[in-house]
Amino acid sequence: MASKPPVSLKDIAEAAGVSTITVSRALRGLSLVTPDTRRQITEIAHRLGYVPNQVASSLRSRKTGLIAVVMPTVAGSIFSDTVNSISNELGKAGYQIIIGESSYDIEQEQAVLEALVQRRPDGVIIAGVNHTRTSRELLSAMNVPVVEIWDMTEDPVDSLVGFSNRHAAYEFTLALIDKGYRRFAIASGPMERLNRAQQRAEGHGEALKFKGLRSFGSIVIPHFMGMLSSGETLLKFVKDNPELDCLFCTNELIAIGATVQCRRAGIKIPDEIAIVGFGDVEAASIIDPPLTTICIHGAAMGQEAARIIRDRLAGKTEERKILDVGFDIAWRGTA
Amino acid sequence: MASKPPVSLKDIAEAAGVSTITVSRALRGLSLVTPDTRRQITEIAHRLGYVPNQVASSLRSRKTGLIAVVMPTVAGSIFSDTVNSISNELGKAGYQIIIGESSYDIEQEQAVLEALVQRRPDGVIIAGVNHTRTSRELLSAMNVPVVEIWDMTEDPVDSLVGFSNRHAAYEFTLALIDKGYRRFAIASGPMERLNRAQQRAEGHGEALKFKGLRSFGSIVIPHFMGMLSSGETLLKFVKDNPELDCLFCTNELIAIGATVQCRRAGIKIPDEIAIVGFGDVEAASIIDPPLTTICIHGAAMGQEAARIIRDRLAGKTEERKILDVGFDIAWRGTA
DNA sequence: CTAACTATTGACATCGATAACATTCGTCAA
DNA sequence: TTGACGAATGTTATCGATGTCAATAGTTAG
Repeated sequence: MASKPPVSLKDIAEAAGVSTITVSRALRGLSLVTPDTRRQITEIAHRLGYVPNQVASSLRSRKTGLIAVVMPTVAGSIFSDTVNSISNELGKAGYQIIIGESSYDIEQEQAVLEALVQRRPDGVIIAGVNHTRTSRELLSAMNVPVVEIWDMTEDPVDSLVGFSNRHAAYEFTLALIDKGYRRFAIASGPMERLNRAQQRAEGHGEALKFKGLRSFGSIVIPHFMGMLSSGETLLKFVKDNPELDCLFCTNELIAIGATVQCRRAGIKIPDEIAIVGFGDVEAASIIDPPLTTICIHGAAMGQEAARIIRDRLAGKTEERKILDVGFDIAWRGTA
Repeated sequence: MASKPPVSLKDIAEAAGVSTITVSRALRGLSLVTPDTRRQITEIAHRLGYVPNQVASSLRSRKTGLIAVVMPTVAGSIFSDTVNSISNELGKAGYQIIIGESSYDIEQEQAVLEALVQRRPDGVIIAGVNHTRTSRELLSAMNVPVVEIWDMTEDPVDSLVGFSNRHAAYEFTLALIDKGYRRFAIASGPMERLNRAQQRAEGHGEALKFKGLRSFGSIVIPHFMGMLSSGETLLKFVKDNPELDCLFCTNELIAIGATVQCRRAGIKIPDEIAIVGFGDVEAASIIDPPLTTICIHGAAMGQEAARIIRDRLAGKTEERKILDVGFDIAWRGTA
């Protein structure tokens, strides 16, 4: 464990007989150095095994090359498309992402944000538009581009790339009514989870009301313990409420769980009961029957958000934007 | 966009009439300051909206609080358990992870590593034991704890938490033969993908040989384009080779795809053909029939790796370790 | 009463890079 | 010939914190 002292610009400068700033310029490719000098410096740097210290660079230049990404969770499949496309899009431009998990809780989100901010990210992408007052202040005070995603509002902190959860649920419900379904119950994941599930429920309710229908019940999975486990709860609910003809799930994973468990219990889907989800994760299309659901453009949101950040940091655009990526209905086998 | 200058320790020091170092100590909770002084400093810091600059702190203290995590991909479900458990376990100790994707390629891995190293992470967790020479040198030269995971070898760079892919495939194959299967074909994802798939194939082959059986064919999905798409290719393969009684997939996702597509095509599983996977992602248990597969302890590996890093950084242990987390066979519906 | 000690606080250097400004030198137009 | 100019390089200050060692004040023992 000899642990030789790390090589710095200074060491290279001494070896090359030039000043540190020349080395810095040479290695950054700043076209301010003679090709010959650069070649020599590069060679020495390589020989000494030089590894640039981005920490020092960040401190001085006030650019960390980090983008903070705050999502409710990255554990499941729901947000992973978004995170991946952010990472890919920003990676192209040389940025690294640092992820924080808000666990569907704005207090937790604030805590995460407070930790991330200390690393002085060059930009922030954050899920949702509902934050604590302190979080909003923090985001504004950072003086870096901020993009909220996965939701819609009139007054974002800065830019916004999302869709209206309420509107999607509303339209989806109307379409289901058009298809002939009348006796809906609504199933949700933990309701305290920000207010996206809440908005979906409201959109659903408004559509029912608009069509003069009443709800035939609702059930909440208070603690999400996996798809199959939630599915068992929902199977019981479905059995207990035989009058239902459609289970409207505001959460994709519980919809998948419900479908799998109902099918295993021998319930015919969609003849005995239709089940629909919200989100379209990959697993939705491999179950039997494949899930009819709202297709959220998670990857597109990530990509657009990343682009906005990238362009803002490159000085290309300075305007804040609001972008609605909409949604699609994926009609498959469960409704 | 007024962009006030950021608040630093100095500003607080001036406002409180003390030196910056005292502020630093107070805010770090170093028990070297009078409770009264601390209270006052904390109050002022809060009032000024002070946000500690971890970049500066990292530079001076040579501790970034970052752990680099290098995985083949984080896009799918395969490695996400591992990454999540790493993140959770390290999060408890106040560390943040920065992720790099090697895309199943050791040259790419090296490139990613070279980028990550510049951020001076306090530790590295990296999938696989096969790296370029330069990567290995880089890892050693960093003088931070390194844990390789998801594989097994005699001479890790530093510590290792994994399992033997070869051995798992070997044992699994033997167990399948015990169950009565005799006419195997092997299906793999892209083979250039490091050598884990290769090792699995070898373990499978050795078991066949040991039992005096021959292979009835093999197929490679050269470019993975999703579960269902791979499944179509495998369905065709299965139809073309009606003598097979078991399709041994070295990749979980293609096993799922094959199962789904075969079932949709009306092929009886496992009666007409058995299909097995390798990895046990969550989707494996929701398909019909649920997939019989090797259960890899991805979360356990992540957690153990994170613990090793954490303990090493806390000075608790200094020994390098090799830990084999083994594997389980999950007998479900497809074999 | 003084030495010895502990508890607090401070001064200064430093981590490794880069921004800002300065300098040198050769070239070329006036 | 001179001065303006641009290319290449250098000098110095600085980013914002913390490690190290020094200093001050208050307390206790002898």
